Amino acid sequence: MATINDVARLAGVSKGTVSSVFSKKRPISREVTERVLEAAKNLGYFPNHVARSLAIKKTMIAGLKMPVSRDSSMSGFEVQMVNGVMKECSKQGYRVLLDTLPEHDDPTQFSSDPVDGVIMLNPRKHDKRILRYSQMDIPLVLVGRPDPPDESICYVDNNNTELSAQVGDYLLAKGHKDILFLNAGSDMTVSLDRRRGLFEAFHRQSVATKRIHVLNYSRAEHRNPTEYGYMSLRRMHGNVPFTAVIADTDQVAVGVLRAVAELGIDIPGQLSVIALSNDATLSQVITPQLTSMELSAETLGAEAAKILIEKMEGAKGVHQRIVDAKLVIRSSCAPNSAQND
Amino acid sequence: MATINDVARLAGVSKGTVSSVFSKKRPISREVTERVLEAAKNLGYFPNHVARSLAIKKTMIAGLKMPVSRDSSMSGFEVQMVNGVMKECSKQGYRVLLDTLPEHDDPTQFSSDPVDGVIMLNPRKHDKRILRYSQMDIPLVLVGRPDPPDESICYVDNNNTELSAQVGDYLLAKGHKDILFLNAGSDMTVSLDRRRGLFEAFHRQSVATKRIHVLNYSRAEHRNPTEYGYMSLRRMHGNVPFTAVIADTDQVAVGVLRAVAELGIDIPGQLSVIALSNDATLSQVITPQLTSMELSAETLGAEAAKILIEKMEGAKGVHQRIVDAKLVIRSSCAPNSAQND
DNA sequence: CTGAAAGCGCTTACAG
DNA sequence: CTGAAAGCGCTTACAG
Repeated sequence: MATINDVARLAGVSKGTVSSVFSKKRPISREVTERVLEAAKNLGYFPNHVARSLAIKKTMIAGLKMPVSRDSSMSGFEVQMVNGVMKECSKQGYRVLLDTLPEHDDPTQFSSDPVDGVIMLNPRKHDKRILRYSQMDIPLVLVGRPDPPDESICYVDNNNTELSAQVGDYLLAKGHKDILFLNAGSDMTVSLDRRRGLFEAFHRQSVATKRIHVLNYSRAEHRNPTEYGYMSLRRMHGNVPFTAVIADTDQVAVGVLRAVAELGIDIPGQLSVIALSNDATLSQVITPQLTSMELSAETLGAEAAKILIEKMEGAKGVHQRIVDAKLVIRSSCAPNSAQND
Repeated sequence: MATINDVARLAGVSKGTVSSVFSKKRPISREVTERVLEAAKNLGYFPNHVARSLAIKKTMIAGLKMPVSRDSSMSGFEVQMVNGVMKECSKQGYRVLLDTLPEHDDPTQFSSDPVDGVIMLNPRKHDKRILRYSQMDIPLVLVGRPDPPDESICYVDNNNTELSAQVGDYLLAKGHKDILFLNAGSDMTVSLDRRRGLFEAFHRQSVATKRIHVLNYSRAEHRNPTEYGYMSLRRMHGNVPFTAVIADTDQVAVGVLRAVAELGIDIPGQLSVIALSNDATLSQVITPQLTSMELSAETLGAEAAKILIEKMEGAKGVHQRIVDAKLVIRSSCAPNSAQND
């Protein structure tokens, strides 16, 4: 491809001048501008982004690190989150580098990315990458809280503990005390927070927490979230008493509903179901319509992007934003009619 | 951040040597390697991706150009497509630069991206970008066919004409001759191809094509695909005769189903519905389960990525891959019981 | 096995 | 308003 030198030569000017007509960073006379543009057009010249990035030390790209999931696809939550990030970045002129490459432990293989900053989804416990980014001086914001807690790190997260306490209160108010909780993977901070919140609600109302039966998603055991929901319900039904189930996501709820249909159990008559996450179309299309916690994944993504962009543009200080979840009541929960007090 | 020079100085070697221990492109003695690694660790050094890219003229990044959609989010089809691209790229060590930036017409603003090649979703008619990429010598593969046809361009696409002819045959075999076709936007090549296929099926069976009522999605008129389906059905019902509707996507079908429920119309008893695109969970969760054309969006994405990667790695020649759609019969279509022959 | 030097394609003070 | 030159942080023949 033609370079800035080719254009300069053809237009009979210096390459600094060519640079200036494209970047508009210093004024160039009309006639020279035209001569340069003409030459550029004839040569099919376009400025080289990489060279420019090296010179100005800025790429206008935000990295988005997705959790490694070689086999499975993006969850509804992830899709919404990505949408939020994309919209905000796009609005402010940034591009997004999507990344699900599994990470090498070999530090030799770890190269800095061509990004001005990164958003990291679902950091792991004691995530080594966090330190690396700070070493590299690359702005970082997490979606999900750092574990262990660290006040020096930017992140956005839901109010997971409160949110699940709220679900607990809602269910208790309807008379449900025996709960099957199909929680997220045990290695995720959300699953800890949500478990805690639910237990707290039971404590406050003096209901024995042992009546909550908690299961965890496991990549090894379950092919995908829907199967997790399906298998769990089939397996627990009859073995453990429960009048309500809390599903980690809509996808899990879909599996639950399928199992429940096969077993001839009526929802919400005989069993209440609630999902912690609200796929806009899915939860409305399911019969019965699913009562769920709106996590606002898109907002999480957009907020993360906003904070990151501020930092990439030089803002100092750490920002932590909590996005409140909201209970959306539809038709999958009803008062407990059983005699289990 | 520390650079290769800092490391070289601290380790007492040349920067070529440092480069070599990280790239492993030429052998370096054990002791020197260790000394360099130690120095790098102490300085928190990681190779600079941008500088490396400039030197080797390769970024290991594939660009993915999404259609501009400032307000709306990715459709189910797009999500699956992106998943396919991501998986294939990830497998082969490439990252993906997601891009929905609207394009400037000002050529001054158009800079080459830091990518080795690009996948472009839904190219427009006479898309100017296609020429630009060829000028820049950047490998390009389209998802969707170029319009006008161009045998020099790589692309992957569904067999759109045949696919909708197949749908036509299926519906005709069930006795449906009055069709409401909720087609894609009129500016998209798919919508032309699919319309043609449907008409061809009717021709072959000597059924008047004027019994097909075709509507087109329009960004200006409809807030989103679901509303398009909903509004169209409400508006056409009673005004135009039809015993079957073909919905462009599952999202559109969801809108149709909602309207139909409000109108008290039974599916498939009084109306058959079929969708051209198959969202794995959605179509199974909808009641009744949706008969649909599986477009294999993920396969389209993966194939596009494969072709692109071959080209980025120097393969010559143009590749065009057609991914066959497959009719998935569920429960939303039934024989026509009306007396309209 | 290692070093010195040119080069990748831009930007940006510094002079004029 | 324009040019000459140094610099961004790497890689890679070429020598030794």
